[in-house]
Amino acid sequence: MKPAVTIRDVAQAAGVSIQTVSNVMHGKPSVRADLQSRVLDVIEQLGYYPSQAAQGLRQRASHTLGFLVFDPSPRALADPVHGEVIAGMCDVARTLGYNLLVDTPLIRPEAPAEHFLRLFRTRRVDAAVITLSGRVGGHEEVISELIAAEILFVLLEREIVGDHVYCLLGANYAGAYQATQAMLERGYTRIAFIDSLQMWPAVDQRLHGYIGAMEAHGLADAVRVVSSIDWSAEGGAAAMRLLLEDGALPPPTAVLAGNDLLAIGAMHTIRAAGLRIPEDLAIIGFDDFEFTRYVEPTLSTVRLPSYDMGRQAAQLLIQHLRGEPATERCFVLPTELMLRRSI
Amino acid sequence: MKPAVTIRDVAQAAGVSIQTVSNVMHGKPSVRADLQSRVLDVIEQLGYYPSQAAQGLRQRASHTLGFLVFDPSPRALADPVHGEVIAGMCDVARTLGYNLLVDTPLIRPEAPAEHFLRLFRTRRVDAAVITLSGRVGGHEEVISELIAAEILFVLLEREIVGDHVYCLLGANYAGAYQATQAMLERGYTRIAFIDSLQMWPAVDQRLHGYIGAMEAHGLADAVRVVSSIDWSAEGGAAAMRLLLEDGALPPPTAVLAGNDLLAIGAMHTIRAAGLRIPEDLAIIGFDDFEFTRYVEPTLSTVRLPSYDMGRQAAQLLIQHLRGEPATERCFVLPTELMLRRSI
DNA sequence: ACACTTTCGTAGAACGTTCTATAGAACGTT
DNA sequence: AACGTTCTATAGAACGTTCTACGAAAGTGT
Repeated sequence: MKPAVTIRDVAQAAGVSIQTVSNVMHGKPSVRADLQSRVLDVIEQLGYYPSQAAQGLRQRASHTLGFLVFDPSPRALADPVHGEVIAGMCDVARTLGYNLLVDTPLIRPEAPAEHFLRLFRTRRVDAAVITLSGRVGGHEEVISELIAAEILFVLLEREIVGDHVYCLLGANYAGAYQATQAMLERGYTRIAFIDSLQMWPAVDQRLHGYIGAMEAHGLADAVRVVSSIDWSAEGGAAAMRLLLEDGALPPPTAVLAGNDLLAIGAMHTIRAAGLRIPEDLAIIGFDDFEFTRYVEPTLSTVRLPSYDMGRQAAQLLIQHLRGEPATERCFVLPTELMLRRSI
Repeated sequence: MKPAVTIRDVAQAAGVSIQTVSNVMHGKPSVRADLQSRVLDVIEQLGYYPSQAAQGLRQRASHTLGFLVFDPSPRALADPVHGEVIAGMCDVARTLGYNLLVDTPLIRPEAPAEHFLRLFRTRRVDAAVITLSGRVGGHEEVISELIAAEILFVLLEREIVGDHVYCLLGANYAGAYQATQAMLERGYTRIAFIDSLQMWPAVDQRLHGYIGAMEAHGLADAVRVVSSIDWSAEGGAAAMRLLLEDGALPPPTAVLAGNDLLAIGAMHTIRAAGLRIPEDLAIIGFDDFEFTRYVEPTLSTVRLPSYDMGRQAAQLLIQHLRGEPATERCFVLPTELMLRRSI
């Protein structure tokens, strides 16, 4: 790396003061046109780029957003949903002059949010999007630690209130309602829901959306919920077996699964039982994982607006940092029912 | 955000000089034990965190690595392979005291690498992993721009040489060789390869690995390659139709696909033709996309060590930054043949 | 012609850290 | 007692920018 060109070099070469160069860089109007173009020429010619560290030190801002996943497992960041959020944040951040830093924590049980807080305290990030993974507990402590630190952040898929906190939710209730309704409109009435015992607020909403739609159609008695032990395909397969082999009740004719993994597991069970999809048993998943487009039959699912969440989160944070906080603190983003062949 | 605690506050409260606090923070041995513990207590009590900007300014280093995807399309970062690399880099970076910044470029045709170079010039990143996407051209110019800038980076899946450049390659040749051999060992001899017209050096290696294995088994005459128009499942389906409907040659009994998307498309064609997998036609893909585990039958594939690539790349860069450059500049990481049900 | 604002530009301090140079002890050696 | 050597701690400069305060020039209204 060559020695860096500083603002001083530019000022000297252009025969103006340092401050004038700074003003030109920031597009301040108080610079005569001829000086401005002369300075710009010198900047271009010398290849001057302002030092991020010096700017950050002086302005007490790093112009960097964080995307932080509260999940210490090694591949946590590789989750496809996170990828979408990252992409959305990055796009918005770039156009608004911000950068994006991603991290997952090193968790000390007595201070779970410490690692994230350090990023704020050292001013590596000005604000962040934080998402809590289902794979690790201690969420309540983390949230209260973060709020107590008076830090600016967006929490995904969790409804909380706080002075410097926004929350962005997928329309899980409405999405499940819509999916259930789509099944009802096609004449299915014995519709079951596959839930998971691993708690996850967003999926709670899905369950209630399903129940709401059933009740709205006078089918409150037909509500049938079975829980998988976790979020895996195996769990979904086992849950589906429970539904098919229940001696007391006839098997459902349609299933709404809490997410796509549960759905794909259920599909295997359905096929193994010699039933056809969707003729004998229709199924809709949740999350729009990539594989839904490639399985046979293609899996209908409720798509969450992860990319848009990333975009909106970045926008909210940057606007807040610029002194224009939004009036709303909590936003619900619409889901999209992706109708494929499994219904 | 509360007013930040500075090193000065700590020094004053502990009754020592600023430099001594700095030495304690960096674990320098030249501090008496009693002073050290007193300073540490004050740091803990006051909640002191050193300013990243001030450190960066003084040390001329941001202690940040970049993961840069040369692909301006909005969802470029959401690619699952990128997610794995990010996760690997993040894990290593964190344990070595570095942070991870991700970005995709805003491309000006006359200076395609400009956006990335700015990240280095402004010292937002000290070094980066750069990966070129197949969806956009101009790679040669970008690479030469980056090298000319004397920047420290790791390039993924591209073999280049340069003073401050490392390259990390998946063992595409060996992986394809191994996959082909696995088919040959099971008695398949009429093995075809589905390539793509969209150039991609890594896949070129896969093609040659396939050819190499065929030749090594005296089957040079049986080599049969058909090219998809792109990397999509539709392209793979079309290519497979060409193989099945070729009047001059009998259809292959096994297929190695340049990647999993081509493979899944081919699988649809195979099934549509009334053939069974793997009884009538075996198939192996490349890349180990998530969906390979959920399609029917599960798709055997060659897994690239993306996560490990991320880890090793971060390690190489940080060691280089610390003044211990590796002797090798180019590393080939082993692939893993994931045998599932499609063979 | 006068004071009065507006426009344009400058010098110097400040941001919070680490690096350089140096000085006082403490220690063993001559 | 004088002399290097090592250990510990300090003061002050430096990193590259932006902010504050102010001065000079130029445009207004009486």
